[in-house]
Amino acid sequence: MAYWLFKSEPGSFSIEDLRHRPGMTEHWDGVRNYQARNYLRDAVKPGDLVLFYHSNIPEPAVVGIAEVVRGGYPDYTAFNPGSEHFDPKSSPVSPIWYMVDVRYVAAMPRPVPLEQIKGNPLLAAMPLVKRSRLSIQPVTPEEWRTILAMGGMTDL
DNA sequence: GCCAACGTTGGC
DNA sequence: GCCAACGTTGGC
Repeated sequence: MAYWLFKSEPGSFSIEDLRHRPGMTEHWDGVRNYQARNYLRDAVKPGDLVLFYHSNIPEPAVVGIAEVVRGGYPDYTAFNPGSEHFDPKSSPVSPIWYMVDVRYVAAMPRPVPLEQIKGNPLLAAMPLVKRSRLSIQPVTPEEWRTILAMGGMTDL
C-alpha cells in the first residue's frame, strides 16, 4: 500500500465534487505529463491512499483523502476528438495516457495550506515543496502522517 | 496577471 | 541528438 498526492484545480474538480457523490468512483483522467503518467500506469494501485490537493487558487492546500479503487488503465478521454484532453497520438491499440479511479474517504478537518507544508522541515523533501509541477507524486509514510496530523486527522 | 520553472516540439 | 522556441503549470 502506497501513498500519493494528486493535484486538482478545484474549478475543474474539487474535494467537494468527490464528496457529493457518495459511494461513486471517479475517474482521475486528463493527466498529460509523462512522469505523472508513469506513476498512474505502473505504481498507483487499488487500496493506495491519496492526498487531494487544490492547486492554482489563492491558498493552495491539501484538503482531503481519497482511496484508489482501480489501478492504471487507458485514459479514453484521449481518444475522443470532442474532449479537451484529446490526443490524436493515443489510440485504444497503443494508448499513451492512463487514468485511475478513486473514491471519497474524508475531507480534512483543517485544510493544510502549502505555506504550512513549506514551513515544516519534515516535509522539505516533497516534490510539492521543491516547486515541482508534477501533478501525481509519491508521499512517504512519514509525510503522510505529518500532513494528516497537521490537518487534524488522527484516525487514518 | 505575471513570470519562473520546466516539459515538449521541431529544425537542423 | 542538440537546443532554441514555445506552451503549460501553478505560486504569488
